Amino acid sequence: MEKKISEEKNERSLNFLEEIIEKDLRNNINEGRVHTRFPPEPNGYLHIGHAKSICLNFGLGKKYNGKTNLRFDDTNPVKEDVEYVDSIMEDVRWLGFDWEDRLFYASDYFEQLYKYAVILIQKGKAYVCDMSAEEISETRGTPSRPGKESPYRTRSVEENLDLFTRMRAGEFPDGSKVLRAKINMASPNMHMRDPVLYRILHATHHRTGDKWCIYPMYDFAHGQSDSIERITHSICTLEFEVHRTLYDWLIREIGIYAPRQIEFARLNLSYTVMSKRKLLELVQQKKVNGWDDPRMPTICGLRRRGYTPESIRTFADIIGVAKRDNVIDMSLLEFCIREDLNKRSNRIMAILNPVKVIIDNFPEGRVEEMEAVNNPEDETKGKRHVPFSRELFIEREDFMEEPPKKFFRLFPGGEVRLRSAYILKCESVIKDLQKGEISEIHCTYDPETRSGMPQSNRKVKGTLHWVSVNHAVEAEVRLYDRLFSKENPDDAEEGKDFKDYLNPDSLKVCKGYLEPSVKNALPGEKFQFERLGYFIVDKDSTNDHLVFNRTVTLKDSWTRLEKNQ
RNA sequence: UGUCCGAUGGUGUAACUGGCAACACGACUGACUCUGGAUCAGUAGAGUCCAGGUUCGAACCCUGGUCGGACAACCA
Repeated sequence: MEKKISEEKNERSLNFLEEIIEKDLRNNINEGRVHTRFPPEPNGYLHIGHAKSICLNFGLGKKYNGKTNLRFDDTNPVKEDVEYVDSIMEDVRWLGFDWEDRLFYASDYFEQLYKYAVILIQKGKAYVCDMSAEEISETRGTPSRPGKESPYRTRSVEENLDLFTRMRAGEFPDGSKVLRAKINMASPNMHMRDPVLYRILHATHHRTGDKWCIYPMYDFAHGQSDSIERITHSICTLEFEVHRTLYDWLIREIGIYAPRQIEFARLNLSYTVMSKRKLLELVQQKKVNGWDDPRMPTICGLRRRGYTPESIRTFADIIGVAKRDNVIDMSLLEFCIREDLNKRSNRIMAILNPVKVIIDNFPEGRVEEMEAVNNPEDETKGKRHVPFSRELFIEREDFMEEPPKKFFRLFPGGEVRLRSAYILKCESVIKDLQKGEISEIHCTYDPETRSGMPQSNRKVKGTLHWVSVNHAVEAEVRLYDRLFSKENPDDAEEGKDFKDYLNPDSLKVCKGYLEPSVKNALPGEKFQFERLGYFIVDKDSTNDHLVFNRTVTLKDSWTRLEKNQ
């Protein structure tokens, strides 16, 4: 009994969407049905903000034993493309969600939508307007000043019907006429000031081809599409809150099923931008290398960066949902991927900034195979062999001639553990006077301290990773960091814009020396480079030119300590 | 000088719907460690935008402010 109580306490409390849904369920609003949808426009790539929405919609569907549709809101042929349709489906699937046989397109409903428009005209609730876009805009008024009624507002039902039919038939050029709802030009809600319902667009649609030359506006398609699909809960972002009045009006006037729209605050992430327009700008101006550049917050970018679907789902779960504006710390996303990869990725050793160590008392030409644990978090991942020889690379940062306090790494006279190998002592240093840097570190090793041997338990402060010089596999390593150096790049100073805050160090390419076990690693494979971070084999990688992307560094309490000193 | 929405540690989300503010990330200690990782233990940090009111009792309810956001595309 006590246990049950504590279990109940541990249960996560409901978010406001779940609360609304459960209330509707209790009141038997939709005969117990829960049906959601994810409705992207195929005009760009999905990003982490969409991932939040996808997880929300599909998650809710699953939680309440309901269904979730994938519907493309493809009402604007000039901006949309099958390229985006394909990438969106790939991304949703990759995230781990399944719309089963419920793949829909707003364009599937064009005929039905047209009939709805005719109903409105017949009821005297819509009219054909001949004003230009500029005139319509000028007469709309401002949020605090009412608009002016269109001179075409009083056309007869017959004339409107005739004109609308001819619009569809292609008798009029683009922009010459629109169909407008007849609501209220003085409404305090701008969206109720006779909004445009249909426009003439002689454009080829990616699905309907040239069948139509009039296309419904989003506002005339979205709500009705939800209605047609009998969506119970239309979950969308905050900016559509003001549109809800219009959707409700349309649905009431047409006389069809009314879904319930609920708005939530979109995701914002620190050190990046999330608007499609801005992401497109980065791509077009080649500030990044395409939509799937690993620095992009796009799903395909994150995938290429090495993020897992699980980590993104965890992230979506952990950030919660509410209606207030929010900026999530990038460090939370990083936490999610570290947590996931720590448990699942195998470890290897790689040196990214090498300095040579020569072990003077290790026989020349001798090679020992060291046994290394693949993943200390998961014994089932087994072990591998790593060749050890007289000449090794270690990281240049792991050696200091004059070490500060608490420096646990190598320094003259000091000892360190070489991971999965021997204890090493630094005897002397050879410097390249021209370059002013160390060229060789001469050491001795203690043969009794090989990992696993009785003497190997000797306490040494630090452990270094290493790679045998003669066995090292070279690779291109792309070190990624946050795309922007400003926490909120959108918040630009006078005369600047978000691009002025791009982090110049967001990508550094270096040559890495890796242990030979990764020689045949395939694109998509993930590893932890011990003490450095998590890395994924990039799609650019080939057999004779390995390429790795750094997903995220390991948590590093040393550089933090160093900074604070 | 419009309409709508929102306001809880640095960040995000909770608070069993009115019962002395919790969880996660982050930060900081320390233990442990053949990854300065992981793990474990712990600390600091908000008195809930402000002012009134209702109530035995308010983060939750009411009133009035303040601040922030959204809305004026033949975009979605």
